[in-house]
Amino acid sequence: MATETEENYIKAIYKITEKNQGSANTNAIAQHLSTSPASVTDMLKRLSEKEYFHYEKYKGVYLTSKGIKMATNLVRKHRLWEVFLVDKLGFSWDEVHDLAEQLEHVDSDDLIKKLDDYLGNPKYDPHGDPIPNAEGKFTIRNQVSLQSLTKGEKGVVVGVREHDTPFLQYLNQQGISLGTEIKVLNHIDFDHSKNILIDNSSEKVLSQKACSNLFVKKSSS
Amino acid sequence: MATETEENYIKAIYKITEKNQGSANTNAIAQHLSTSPASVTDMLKRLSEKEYFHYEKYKGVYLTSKGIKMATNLVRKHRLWEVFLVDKLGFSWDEVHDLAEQLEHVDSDDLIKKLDDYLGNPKYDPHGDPIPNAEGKFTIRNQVSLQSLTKGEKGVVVGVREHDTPFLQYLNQQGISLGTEIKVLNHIDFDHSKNILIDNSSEKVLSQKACSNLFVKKSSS
DNA sequence: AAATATTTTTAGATTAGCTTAAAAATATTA
DNA sequence: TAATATTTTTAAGCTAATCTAAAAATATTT
Repeated sequence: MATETEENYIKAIYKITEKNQGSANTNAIAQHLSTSPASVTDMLKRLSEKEYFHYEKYKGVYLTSKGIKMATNLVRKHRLWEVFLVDKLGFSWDEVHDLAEQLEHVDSDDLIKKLDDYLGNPKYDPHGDPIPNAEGKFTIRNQVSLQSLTKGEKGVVVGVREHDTPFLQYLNQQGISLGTEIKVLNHIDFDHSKNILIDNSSEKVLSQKACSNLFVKKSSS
Repeated sequence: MATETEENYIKAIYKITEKNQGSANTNAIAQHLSTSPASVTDMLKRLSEKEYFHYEKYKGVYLTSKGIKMATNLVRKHRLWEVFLVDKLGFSWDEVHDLAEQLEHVDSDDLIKKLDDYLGNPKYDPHGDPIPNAEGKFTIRNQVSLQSLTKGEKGVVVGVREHDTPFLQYLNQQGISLGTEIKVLNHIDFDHSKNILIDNSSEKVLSQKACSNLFVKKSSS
């Protein structure tokens, strides 16, 4: 069994390589884990012997299939716990990350299987992120950034790109959550903000940044 | 925040002092935690500075109120998670101990509060052990060992003294669980075993050892 | 290509928690 | 009480994970 620290390294490498065309460098890992680059080098040397990833000095690392399997399993556990916390315990979507970060390290395949069934085998977590299945496969979905919708077009919110707490809380305030229907009333060229209609009732203005962080499923307009 | 190891030491000391008139010695702690007496001495020296217990060389330790608070909170968390695993996820009472042992270290008062509410503020865990409230208070119950029932007397199973897996699985086989009604048909003097009637339907023989490990609430016979 | 900046690694130390072996203290028995 | 047994502590050392400071390698700029 891997230690919690080891699991966190693998997950960090996975997250970074997701964005970074397949490889993660020392500094990025250090930043992601709030530790020093020296510690990371140290850890990479020791961990690479366990075959979770390939490591070449000064060249960064990339995960092996063993490492990917471990990482997706952690993602799976994290997201299932998030569903539990929101759907069953009544937490809000902006409160669950740190808790899931702890819970994901609990080690029991049986537990995860039972939890998954109990939650109704959800395919997406409370932020709209896909939950990989036991084999590590993600369910892909038809989605676009809200930014790409033009005047008159409509969509249903299905996810958020970044899910830092302030952004989620801002969405709460605006009355936007998963399932919210958004119609683009107007696009302001000047600053790329948008005038939108939320659930056919209230008008709001969303900045370019907010729009680019919202994923929607286009619906017929 | 205390580390997981620290929490395990405090809990071990608590469990031992519960049986051992208020103090725990080095060997007992070592055995309880499957570690060496030398490690325990080492740890006691370091931990006693954090005021969880009083430690005097060669004299063993006893918990301070700060330590007792921490221990009962761990017991609370452990037992609430056990209720969750059995009531919600469908685990059997003989499968939940090790999992709860992991889950009890998850750190969040808010989580425990919400979990408690979600479970309906249970007062007892799946083994019939009382769940301390947030202030560390246990709900006491009228109970006696099955051993003390005499011929003709009846009782309802409300708990088990030891809950090692083999014993619980044995009870499963015998069709005995919390809530089972037991009537003593006969007491065999020779080996102190008992002839019992389970839920008014099936007759069984229970050894002295089994009887002494079962708690019942006496009912009118 | 040389100079500068950035990134990564090495070196040397620290802390928590553990180990074994030996020494010291306490408890038990003859 | 002396001898023996048990318990506890000390001593020395290990591993995982971290740190800072310095050195080495790589990347960027002039």
